[in-house]
Amino acid sequence: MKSSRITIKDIARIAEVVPSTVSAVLNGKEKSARISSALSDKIKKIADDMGYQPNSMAVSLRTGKSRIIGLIVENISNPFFALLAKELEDEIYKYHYRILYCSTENNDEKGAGQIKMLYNRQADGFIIAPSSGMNKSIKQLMQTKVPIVLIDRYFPELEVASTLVDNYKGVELGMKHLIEKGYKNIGFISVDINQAHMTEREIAYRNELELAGIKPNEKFQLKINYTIENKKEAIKKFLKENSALDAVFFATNYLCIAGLEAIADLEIQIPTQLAVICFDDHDLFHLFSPKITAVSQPIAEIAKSAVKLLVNQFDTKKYPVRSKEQILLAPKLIVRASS
Amino acid sequence: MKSSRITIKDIARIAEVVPSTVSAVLNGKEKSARISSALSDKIKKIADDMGYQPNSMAVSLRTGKSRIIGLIVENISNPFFALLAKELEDEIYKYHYRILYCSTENNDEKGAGQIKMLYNRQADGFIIAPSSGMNKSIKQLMQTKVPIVLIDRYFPELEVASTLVDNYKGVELGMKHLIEKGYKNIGFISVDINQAHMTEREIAYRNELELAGIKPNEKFQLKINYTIENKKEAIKKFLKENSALDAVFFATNYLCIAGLEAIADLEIQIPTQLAVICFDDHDLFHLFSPKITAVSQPIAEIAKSAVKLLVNQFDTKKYPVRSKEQILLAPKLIVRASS
DNA sequence: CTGAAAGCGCTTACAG
DNA sequence: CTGAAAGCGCTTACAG
Repeated sequence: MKSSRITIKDIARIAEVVPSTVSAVLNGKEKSARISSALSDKIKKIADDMGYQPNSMAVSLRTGKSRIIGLIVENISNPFFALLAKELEDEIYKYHYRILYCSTENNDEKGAGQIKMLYNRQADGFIIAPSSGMNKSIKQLMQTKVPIVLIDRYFPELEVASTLVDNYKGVELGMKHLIEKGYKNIGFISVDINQAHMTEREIAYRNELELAGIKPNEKFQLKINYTIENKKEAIKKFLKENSALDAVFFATNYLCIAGLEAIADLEIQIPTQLAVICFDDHDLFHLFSPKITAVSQPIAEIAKSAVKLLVNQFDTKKYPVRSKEQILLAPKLIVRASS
Repeated sequence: MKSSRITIKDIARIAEVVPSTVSAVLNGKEKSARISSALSDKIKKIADDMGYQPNSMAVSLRTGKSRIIGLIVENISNPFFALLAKELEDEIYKYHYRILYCSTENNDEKGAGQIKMLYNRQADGFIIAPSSGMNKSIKQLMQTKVPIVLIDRYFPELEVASTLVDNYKGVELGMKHLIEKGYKNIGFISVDINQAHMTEREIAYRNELELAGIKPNEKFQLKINYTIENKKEAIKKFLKENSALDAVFFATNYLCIAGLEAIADLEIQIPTQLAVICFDDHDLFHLFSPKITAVSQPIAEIAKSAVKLLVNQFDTKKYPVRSKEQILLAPKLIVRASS
């Protein structure tokens, strides 16, 4: 790596050919450009010796492809998204793409700005876990024909590819488990948004209660706003007011974290005094909270199928053709021995 | 956002001016280009109405600046790096930069390739938590004069800016705590690499033992290779062979995770049968393992100071001037009530 | 087989 | 005050 960059012009000068010949050789087009293998080898050797590295910006400008994928998630530090980011990195690398990530923090305007930014940067594709109001900005983005895959969350009204975990099924598994175990007063703590992945979980909760012949009690449900500072206190208040609860279902992982803190503060014993189930959990939960039951999302599978859905759109001969395929992966119920 | 992109040419045509005028206006150079405010307003309005978005690739090619920062870490899904990634995202955004991340998995060649890739992509700066053998590729990178900041790990022989946590201090704090509490047979489990951040922790362990008048016992130290598949089994074996241990110090978080699994398997009680201290921990550890003592790294501060060291190098009038500044942050010992 | 030229979308001297 | 031109580093028709 030299201080001043080597360009194909430099190589061309030394090899005494014209830059386009260098370009053809370095792009493996010797055959179609019918360049002698002697010359081709000479050029390759010079490029190698000089430590030539192509300028991706120039390539992108010329070809219109950046080989960058925009990843937009709620928060990259959330273990679920962090694990997903790693799996996506590995998976997308196989296709020679790289990821530029953004955290929306569930802020629709922030997300819209990030879409715009990534589009300006000529992102070749988008993988988005959208916040609840991003349907508008995603709809706009769809008009550009750029490949998009939604993950984790989706909008039923948008015809766009998505990889989801069966949210309904996940809560159903968890609820059936609790009910089988004889729990009757089951609370449900979810995020206060009107977004399909969350409402599906809520509907499953209510349906499963009714299937078990238990009338849902409005008081046993708590919806917490993402932006609320002190989630722990909200949950503490809820638990105190509903001492009849014998089990609680957290619809997402960060609420469960806050909830476990609240439970610790209140010195409630898990699972003897209160059974706990958490959706959206991950390895660390399994390790550190052997007493809570988990609805686990198959993160590696999510990444694999999201990338597949994305590159399918690249491959299409009649590119760009929007894929509308939806992949629904099965969640897994993880019951620890002690619960 | 339209399907076909709007360029300054389009705007120029409609405004009946030449593209350079549009460029000047849109870059806030009306003053120096002495363009009438009437014309300037007209151009701005047209750009707005047409939804003009500049092509970052073209800007980058022309200006030589990509506004991309390359982030290279061991593993983006490691909670320490995931939290760092979020803090860096927020911090660097203030300067209108974006992050392209890469996980080395402690593989030097992989890391070298990632440096090369990011350099090709014209990254304006690098934030790197290097693996042990990356000193060569970083030395090469330094020759290009591109701003670099090392985080978490460094190479004493390289004159490059870095933000570190005082590793020695961290282990010292933990060891003094254990010794005060009366523990005598303290084990130390670290990563089998010859890298400053790790060796400093190890030296602190041995020094603190000696300071306390305890002769270090070679058998009480375990070094585990990063690539080893089954770290849990290695730790189980170590713990079984050293039943005399009354405390164990994990030099890094993923070893502690494996260790806690091993400890659970062996049905050893923390802290009554074995006290546990973990370096490099994070919020989740605090939450789920109230019984282990933590040496905690100030992640937000690390991000802030790394970004500061980086942008300082951008700001330099005599750019590029390599900063050699090293910031050493203090770790914190977190002792939970129950330990 | 090989080379000259155009152009991707910008910005930046420079000319008038 | 405003416009014409060059050029960032590539790739891609096209001409011979």
